Amino acid sequence: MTRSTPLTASPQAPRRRRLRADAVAGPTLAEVAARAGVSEITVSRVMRGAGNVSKATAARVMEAVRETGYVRNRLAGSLAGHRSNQIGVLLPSLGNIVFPDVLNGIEDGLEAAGFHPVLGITHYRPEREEHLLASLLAWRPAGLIVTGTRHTAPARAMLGAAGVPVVEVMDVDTAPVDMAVGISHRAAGAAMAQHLLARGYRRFGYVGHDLTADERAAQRRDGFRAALAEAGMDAPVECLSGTPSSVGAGREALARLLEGAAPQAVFFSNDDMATGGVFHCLAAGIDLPSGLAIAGFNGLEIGQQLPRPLTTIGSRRRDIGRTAAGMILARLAGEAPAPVADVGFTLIPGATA
Amino acid sequence: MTRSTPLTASPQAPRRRRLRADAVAGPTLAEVAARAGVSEITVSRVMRGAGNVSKATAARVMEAVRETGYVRNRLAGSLAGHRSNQIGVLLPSLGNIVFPDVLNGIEDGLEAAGFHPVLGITHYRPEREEHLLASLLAWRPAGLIVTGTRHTAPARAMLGAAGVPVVEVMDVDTAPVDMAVGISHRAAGAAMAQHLLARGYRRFGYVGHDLTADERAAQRRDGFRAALAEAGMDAPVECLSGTPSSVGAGREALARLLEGAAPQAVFFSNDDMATGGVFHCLAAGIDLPSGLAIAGFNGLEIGQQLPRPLTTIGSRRRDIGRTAAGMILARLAGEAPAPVADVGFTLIPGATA
DNA sequence: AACGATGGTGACAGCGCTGTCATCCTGCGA
DNA sequence: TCGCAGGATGACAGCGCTGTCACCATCGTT
Repeated sequence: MTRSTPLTASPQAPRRRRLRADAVAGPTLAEVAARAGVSEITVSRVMRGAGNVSKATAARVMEAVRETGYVRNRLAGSLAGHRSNQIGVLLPSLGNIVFPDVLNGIEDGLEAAGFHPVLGITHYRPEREEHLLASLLAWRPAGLIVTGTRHTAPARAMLGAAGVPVVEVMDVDTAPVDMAVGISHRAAGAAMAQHLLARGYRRFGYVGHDLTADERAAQRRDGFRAALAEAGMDAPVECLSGTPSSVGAGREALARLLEGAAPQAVFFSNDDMATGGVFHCLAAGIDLPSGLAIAGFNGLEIGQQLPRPLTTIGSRRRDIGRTAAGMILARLAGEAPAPVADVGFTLIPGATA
Repeated sequence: MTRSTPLTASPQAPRRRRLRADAVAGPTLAEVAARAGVSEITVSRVMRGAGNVSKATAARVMEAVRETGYVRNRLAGSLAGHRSNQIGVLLPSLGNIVFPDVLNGIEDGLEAAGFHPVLGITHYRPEREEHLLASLLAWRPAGLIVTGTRHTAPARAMLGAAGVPVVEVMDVDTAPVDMAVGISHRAAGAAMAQHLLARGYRRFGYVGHDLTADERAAQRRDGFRAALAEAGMDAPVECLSGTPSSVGAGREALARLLEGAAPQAVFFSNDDMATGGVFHCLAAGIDLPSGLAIAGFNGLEIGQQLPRPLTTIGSRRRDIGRTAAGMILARLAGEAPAPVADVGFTLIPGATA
C-alpha cells in the first residue's frame, strides 16, 4: 500500500531482512497470536469465524485483537485462501437513476453477506467494458455482474474463463454466458403496444434517445413495432434524438415529431424522455391524453408525480440488483440457482394514455 | 477464489506440495517467464510498465502473455508491493441522482489512472459507515473517499490511522480528517436567502425532508434561516416531512405548509422536493412565482425542464467526485494538494422565484 | 586507458495469510 | 481398563507477486 506520508522514517535501513519495515503497516496475525498466547492459525480461525476454537481461546484472541488494533489483511487472506469477497460490477452509466437503482440493490444484497462491489462504468462502450473487465479480473473477484448480453468477443471469453459466477443484468432476451436476471425488453415494448391498442389508439409515434448505445431501449422499440405490425397498424412515426436520454431530449424530440405528424399515442424510450414529452404538452397546451397519449418506461417516481401520472412500465430495478447479488451468493454457497431470472415488469396504467 | 464448478478435478491429490493444484487457477508469472525465456521479475516489470526492460524482451514477454492467457494477479502484487489500485468509497445513498453523480465523477477520475472504486452505501447511518469502513480497510485500499464530516469516533480513528489519503466529500464547512472537497452548504442556504430577499420577498417558508439523516440539508436550512434573521426577517414557516427526499414528499409537504401559512417564497431542501412543490402549485392552480416563489437546491436537469425553470443552486456534483479522485491520486503521486477544495456553487435564477 | 554512469537482467527473500495434515487431549462405550 | 471419536490446537509450506540488491555489458568522459 502506498503511503502519502510515512509516519515513521526508518532510522537506518537494516541490511536485508527488514521484517515490518514500514513500522506503520499495522499489527499482523503473528503479533496478535503472540499476545494471546496462541498460534497464528488460531487467530486466523477466530477472525474468519471458522469453527473449532474454544470460547475461552476466542475471547482471549479478540481481546488481543482489540489491544493491538489488528486489522485483518484480506489481500493476504484471499491470496492464500483462494477466495475473495469482492464482486466486480460493470454498469453502462450512472447518468439517470436506473442503474444507481440496480447498483443499490446489488450493494444491498452483497453487504448483507459481507461482500463488496467493485465498480466500473462502461459508458455503453463495449471496448471499455472489455478493458475494465480485464482490469477487474486481476483482483480475482468472487463473482461478476455485468450489464446486458452484448460484449466483445474477448470480453465474452474472459467471462467464460473467469471460473466464477457471472450474472448479466437487465435483459433476459438472449441466452446468458452464465446467469441472467432482468426482464424481456421486447415483451415490455409489446405489452405497451397492446395496452395502447386496447385503449383504442390507432396512430402511433415513438420517441427515443441514442439506441445504438442502449440496446435494451432498442429492444423495447422493436417489440413495440412488432406488436403494432402484428395488429395490422401502420409503423409508428419516429423521432430519435441521438443523444443520451434526458428530459430535455424528450421534450425537443416530441416537439419535432409533432411538427411533421399527428400520432394519437407516443411511446417514449423511457420515463425521462416521456417526462420531457409531458412537459412539452404542458407548454404547448396539449391536453393529456385527449390531445396526445404518452407512455414511458421504468416507472420512475417523477412520472407518477406529474400532474397526471405517467402511463409507463415498472422495471423493478432494485429487485434486479438484489437478485443478481443473490444468484452470485447462492452459487458461491454451492447452490445452483436457475440460470435465468425474469423479475417481470408491471404495466402502470397512469393517466397519460 | 471460490469456484462454482471446477473445470478440472485433480485426479489424485499429490502428497504435499501440490503446486497449482486447482489446474484452473490460470498461468502465473513463472509460466510466462519460462515461455519467454526470461526471469519472473522481468515479466513482472513488463506487466507493470516498470522501466528497464528492452523493447525486444518486452515484446517476447507480451507474446508469451498472449499465448498463455496470463492474467495478472493483483492480490499477490498488492501484498508483495504494498500498493493497491482500489479506493474505498462510502456514500450515504443512491436514492436520488445526487450521489450517483458524485460516484460517476469519482469513477471517471479513478478509471483514467487505472484505479477502481470499491463501494459501500451507509444509508445515512454512522454505525453502518463504521462497519463498512472496517470491512473496506481489510482490503488495504490505496485511498478512501467518504461522505461528510460526521463519523463515529471509531470511524474517525480508523480514517486517521489508515495511513492513506482520505477525502471527505460534499461538505467543506468543517475541518476534515485529511482532505475535503465540496461546497459550504451553510453558504449555499444563505445565498438563496439573499437571492430571495433581493427579489423582494419578505415572508418565507422552508420545506424539508429528514434532516437528522441529511446533515448537509440541515446546514443549508441553518444558513438560510441565519441569513434571514440577519436581514431582520421573521423565521420561515416550516414543514419537514421526516421521510427521505422525494418529489411526492415535497408535494405533500408544501400542501401541508400552505394549509396553515401564506409565505411568499419557499426554500426546499433540494430539487426533488422543490419539483414536488412545483407540481403541487400546478395542480392547485398557484401561479409561479406570483402566487408563490419556489427555490430548490442541486440544479438537477428535471428542475430546468419544468414549465418554468426552477430557481435553484447548482452543486457541481460530478466535479466534486472528480476532484476527490484527483486529490487522492495527487497524494499517491507524492504531491500535496490543498487539503480543502471548495468547488463552489452557482445560483441558477430560473423563473420560479 | 581507466572511470563512473546507465540500461538491462536476475536471485533472493519475503508480503501476511490459509489449506492441509498432524498432534494432543478429553470423555465415553465396551 | 483400553480404544477411539471428535474437539481443539499447531507446524509447515506455500498463494503469486515485488522490493532490494547485485551483476554485467555498454558507452561516453576525462
